[in-house]
Amino acid sequence: MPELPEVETIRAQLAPRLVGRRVTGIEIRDPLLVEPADPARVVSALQGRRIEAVERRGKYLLCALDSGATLALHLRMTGRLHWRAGEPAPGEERFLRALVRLDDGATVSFGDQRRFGRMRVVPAGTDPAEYWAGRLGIEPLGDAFTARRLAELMAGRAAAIKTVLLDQSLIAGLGNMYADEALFAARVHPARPAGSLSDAEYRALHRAIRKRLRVAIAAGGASIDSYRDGLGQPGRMQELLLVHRRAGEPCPRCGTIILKRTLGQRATYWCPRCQPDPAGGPAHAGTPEGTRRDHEGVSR
DNA sequence: ATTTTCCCCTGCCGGC
DNA sequence: TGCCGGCAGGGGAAAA
Repeated sequence: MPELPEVETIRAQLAPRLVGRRVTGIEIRDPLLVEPADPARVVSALQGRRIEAVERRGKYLLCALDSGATLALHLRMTGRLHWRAGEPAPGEERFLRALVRLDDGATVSFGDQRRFGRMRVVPAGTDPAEYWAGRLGIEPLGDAFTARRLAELMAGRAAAIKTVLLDQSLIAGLGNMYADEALFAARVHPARPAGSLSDAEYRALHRAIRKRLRVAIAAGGASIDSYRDGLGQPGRMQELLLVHRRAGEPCPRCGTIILKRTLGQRATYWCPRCQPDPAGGPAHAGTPEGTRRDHEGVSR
């Protein structure tokens, strides 16, 4: 699923191809895609406009227009953006929701199998991310995100650290996959109360978050399910994942079998030896209950 | 104020 | 072969 590294990969590919181009046409094929539900408004806001910048905030992609307005997109679960030098071949895009045409003959398609993705036009003079999301947290790769800041954000929270890492109003851009990866790299059990880590653990987690995100960006994102980059190509990060979607496989660090459980409505993967649960009972292999159905370790 | 639960969507996959 | 339940998870709203 597109998280920060996947959106950043797409942004980096689209920016040089879109900036300076003018929109010559836009087709909204799925009214559900636009918010508020008024496709005509999106069309009129885009038609004839020149794209001045393509940026990212959290998991949002932001296209600044010469009108001062911004086209904001969120891919959610299965959204894809695909730039092509020309028109997509008939039938090439199976779940096409929208198509944008540019003045150099290129097109950008928005495909989305599950129709959770959204786009909206943010009026001039408004912070696009704030306008849409209400409040977005700190950029985990920005300079302002320090270990101390992370500790402050987590302070006093009793909810599981994994769940809190997914809260976009605190840190913007982490999703289920990279939360698992960062916690493993930092050797922190995902169910630990968010405010209960030691200073050393917050430092390790801070480092791990940035490291895993950077590795993922360098690898062009993770094509676990339907993710493709801005040119339709799969990423390589799925091969570099440490624990996520690897239940039943050996831990890359110690060889212990990786476990899976549901935490906060989300599948969660961890190594019971590298990430011991201080509060929770037997973190050893052979835990009597709750692990019986955790044997689907088929990925790749 | 924080935390938890439910819901939105649809393709895919394993089981029967 | 085909139907069916379960699963995937970002995010927002509602409930606790």
